[in-house]
Amino acid sequence: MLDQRLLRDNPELISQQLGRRGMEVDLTKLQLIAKQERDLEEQRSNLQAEGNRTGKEVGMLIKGGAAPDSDEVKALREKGNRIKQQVAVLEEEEKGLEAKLREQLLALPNLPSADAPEGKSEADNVEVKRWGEPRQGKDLEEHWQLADRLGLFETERSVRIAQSRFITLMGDGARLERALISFMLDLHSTKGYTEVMPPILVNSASLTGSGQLPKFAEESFRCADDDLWLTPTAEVPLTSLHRDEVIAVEQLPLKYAAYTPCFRREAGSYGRDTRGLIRLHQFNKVELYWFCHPEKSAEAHEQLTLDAEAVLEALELPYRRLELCTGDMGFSAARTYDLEVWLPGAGSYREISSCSTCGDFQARRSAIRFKEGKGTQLLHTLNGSGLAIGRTMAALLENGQQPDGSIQLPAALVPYFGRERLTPQ
RNA sequence: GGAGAGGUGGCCGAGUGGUCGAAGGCGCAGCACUGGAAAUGCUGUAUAGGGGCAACUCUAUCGAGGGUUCGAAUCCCUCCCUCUCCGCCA
Repeated sequence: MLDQRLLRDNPELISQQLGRRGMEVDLTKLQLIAKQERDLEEQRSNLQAEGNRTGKEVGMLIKGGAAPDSDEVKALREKGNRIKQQVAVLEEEEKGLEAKLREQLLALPNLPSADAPEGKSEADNVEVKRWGEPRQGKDLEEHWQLADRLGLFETERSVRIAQSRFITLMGDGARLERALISFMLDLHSTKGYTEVMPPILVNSASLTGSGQLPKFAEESFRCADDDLWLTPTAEVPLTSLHRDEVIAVEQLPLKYAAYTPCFRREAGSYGRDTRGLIRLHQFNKVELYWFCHPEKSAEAHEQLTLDAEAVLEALELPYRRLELCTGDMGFSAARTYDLEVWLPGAGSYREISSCSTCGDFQARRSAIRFKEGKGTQLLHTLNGSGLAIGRTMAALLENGQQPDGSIQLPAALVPYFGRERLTPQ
C-alpha cells in the first residue's frame, strides 16, 4: 500500500512512477476522498472533545453535590445526547470514506524503484549476469520425456486423483524432491536463515498484507466454508509472521527460509507448459524472506539474490540473472531480479526464482514496524525463491542426462539422495 | 464437539460506572552517586490519526464489533482467541 501522506503531498510522483509501470491513473478522485475524510475527522474529533468535556462536567457537578435530576444536570445531559447523535452521523460518513480510500489504495501496485529499468514487457528485461556453460546439443530430451522413461511421476493418474496440472511423484522422483528440499534448507541455514514451516492455509488478512488481495483473488484457491485460502507462496505466511508487530531494531535483519507447497490457479495459461513439472496447480518451493532496516534493503536484495544463486551454483546448473523492467514487475515489488536456469532439452532459460525488494509496501499493508530510538518506522521486506523445487528437478534432469539414458546428479546432492545417478526403475 | 476460566501497556499485574491511557512491579533510557561498575535514588518510557515552526494539543485504542449511559477497561449482546477438564483424533 502506498503512503497516504505521499498521496496528499506529492500525487504527481505517484502518477509518474505508476506511469513507468505502464499504468495510467487518475488520482484526483482519490485525493478528493482523502481530503474529505480528513476534514470530517477534524470535525468529528472536535465534536467528540466537546462531548467529553460535557460528560466530565456532569460528573463534577454530581460529585460536588448537585442533584442528578437538577435542571443544570438535565441541560448538560441533553447537550451530551445531541452531540452523541451528531458524532454518530459524522462517524458513519467518515467510515464510508475511509473504507473507500483504503479499498482504492489497496488496489494500487508498489512504485518501482528508481533503479528499476523502464520497459513495457518481458522483452525489456535486462540480463545482468550469466553463470555456467549452457549445455547444447541435438538429441537432448526435455525433462518430462526423461522423467517418463525413468518413471519419476504419474501424470494421467494424477488427473484421477485431482485434475490436470497436478502431479504425483513416484519412487526416485519423490525421493529427489525430498532431497532437494532438505538440501536447500540446509544450505540456507548455514547462512543465517531461520528455518520455518508455516501454515499453508492463510486467511484473507494475510493475503491482503502481502499484496495478493484484493486484486488477485482469482489466482488462489479458496476454502468454501472458511476465511482460508491455499497459499500461493510462502511469502504470504512469512509476511504475516510479524504482522502488526513492532520489532526492536537490534533484531534486524530477520531472515527466514521456509519450505511450503504452493497453490496457484494459473488462470489464463491454458495450453502453456502442459507437460511435466513446469506449471502446476501445486508445487513445492523453498522461499527466502527478509525483514530489514530501510537503509539496508538495497544491499539485502543483492545478498538474498546471491543466496538463491548459491543453490544453482552448488547444483552446477547454468543460469542467468535478469533485472525485470518496470512493466514486468509484480504488484508488490519495487525492484526484482529473476533467475533463469538453463534447460538444455528445451533449449532455453526458464524462470526458477524471483527475488524482489518490496520497500515498505508490504510492511505498510501488514503494519510491521521497527523501533529505533524513540519512534517507530515501517521496515522493508524482501522475498525470493531459493528455489522452486519442481523446476529445479526439471533442470537437474535435463542438465544431467547421459547418452546411456541415466541422469548424473551433482556431487552436492549425493549425501541427500544417496546415489549419484538416476537409472530407469 | 461438551463444560468451565480468562483476554488490560514491551512483559507481569491492579482496576466493576465519573477527571482512567489506565496503580504497582519488571524491563528499557537519561541523570545523580562511583575511579569504574553493581546496588540505590530521581526522572522519563504505548500506538495510530488530526492541528501547530515548536512547546504542545485534540481524537481514538484495555481481544474485535455492536448496545445501554451525559459518561464504559468496568454493565448488556454477538463474534474471535487462549487456557483447563472431558470426548474425538494423526
